[in-house]
Amino acid sequence: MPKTTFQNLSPEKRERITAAAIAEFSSVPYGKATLDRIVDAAGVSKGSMYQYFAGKADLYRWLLTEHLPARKMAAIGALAPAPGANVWAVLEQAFLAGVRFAAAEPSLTRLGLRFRRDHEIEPELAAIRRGHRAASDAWLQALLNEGKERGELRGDLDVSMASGFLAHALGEGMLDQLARRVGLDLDGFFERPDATASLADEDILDLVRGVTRLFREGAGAR
Amino acid sequence: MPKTTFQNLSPEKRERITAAAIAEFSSVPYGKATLDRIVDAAGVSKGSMYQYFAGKADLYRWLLTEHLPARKMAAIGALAPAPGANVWAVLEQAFLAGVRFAAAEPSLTRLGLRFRRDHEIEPELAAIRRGHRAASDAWLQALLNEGKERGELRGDLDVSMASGFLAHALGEGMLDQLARRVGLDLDGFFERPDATASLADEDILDLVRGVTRLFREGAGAR
DNA sequence: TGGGCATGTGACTGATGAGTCATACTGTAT
DNA sequence: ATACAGTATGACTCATCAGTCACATGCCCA
Repeated sequence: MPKTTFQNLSPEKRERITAAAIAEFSSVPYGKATLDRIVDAAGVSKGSMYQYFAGKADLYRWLLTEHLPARKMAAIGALAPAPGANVWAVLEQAFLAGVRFAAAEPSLTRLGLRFRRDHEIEPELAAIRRGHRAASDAWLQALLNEGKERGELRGDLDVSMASGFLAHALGEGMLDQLARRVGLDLDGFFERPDATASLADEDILDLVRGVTRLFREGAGAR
Repeated sequence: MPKTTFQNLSPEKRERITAAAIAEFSSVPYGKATLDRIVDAAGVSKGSMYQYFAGKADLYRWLLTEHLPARKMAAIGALAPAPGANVWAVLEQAFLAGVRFAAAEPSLTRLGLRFRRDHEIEPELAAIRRGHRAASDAWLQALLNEGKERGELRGDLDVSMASGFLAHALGEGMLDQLARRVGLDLDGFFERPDATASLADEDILDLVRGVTRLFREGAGAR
């Protein structure tokens, strides 16, 4: 985690460093990201960087466990643990929040996506990822279980399986669809940072409803 | 692609090299894989390797576009373009084939998974991945469209969206589930190569049926 | 003014890994 | 035997990066 030196920096400088780090880590995989480039873009010397962070991994970890969650929270609020509302409404909200965040903060979204996907070794980073997964899985399972009790879901639904697939749908699948609608594949998404910006809000809603319906009613004929 | 020198090698030596390359590329991401280790494990000198392949990328590409498909084909046959059978049966077959292959050839499966996920730059490798995606997408869309015509699927199903999610379900989600059943997460899957071997065939069938049903009937109550 | 602590700096070190090259070996044809 | 092509070899070159360190440059207090 950042040293106190970093906290003492002027907000302006801190922001420059943060932005440079996000730009770097969001545009190349962790293994290819270099401190030299970050330092360069931020207009800070390398030695200084080591006054602020213990190293590359430390900076990355801070971004993922502190900075990104904070900004996400600020942008879309916490995912409340289903305050009793209808499962489908909650799901739609969640999807919607995710897609809107992706449209509003493409760099941060790319950063998070990279983290989800990059199969880097650094065991401690893998542990963080496991934590993220476990958290979102727990949230989903709780939601589905509630829905089952309220009779909104099939009584014999395998919640553990369904939550697994929903997680993928929420994470990867959704963005894939988004990207496709904008006319490029996910690889392209990484290359053209702001393509999502061109998606109108009603299109997003449309997509979200389609996905929710698929999960609710299935694809089979009546 | 491999030079003729490689074809001229004794099958035994060729196999040693191939195995070493698969072991390396399946256990670390492309960027971290080293020729030195491969060469070492295969008991071949580095110079020789450059007689066989143009370089690291060439070797990797050969594995993915020639070797892996050939072995997959040998193991499970081509995915016939739905010879007119029921959509659900075809889907189940496809899922099943995928899971069985994963159980039978864990290294090759890991190799393929890594390729799907690693967000490496090498533009030409990205192009190959795009090709793979396009092919499986085309297959799925054809299948779904047929099913729709035969009235097995909802008439108003958005085939493009559904195929996108199915692709994820077939690829990532399925393996995730598999891994979970065996009691480890996907990161673990990469670390414990043969954990899948402990899955009984009936459990696999069970899982496959569950997934198919979820996609068919949805999760909503009647 | 001077002493001392915090902060900044970038040339340097050391490690790693892709790709090269001069040299050596093997076999086959003359 | 000699010549020549094809193949094998591993020490070496060159680039890249994470992390260090000896030396500035401020900045506060006496």
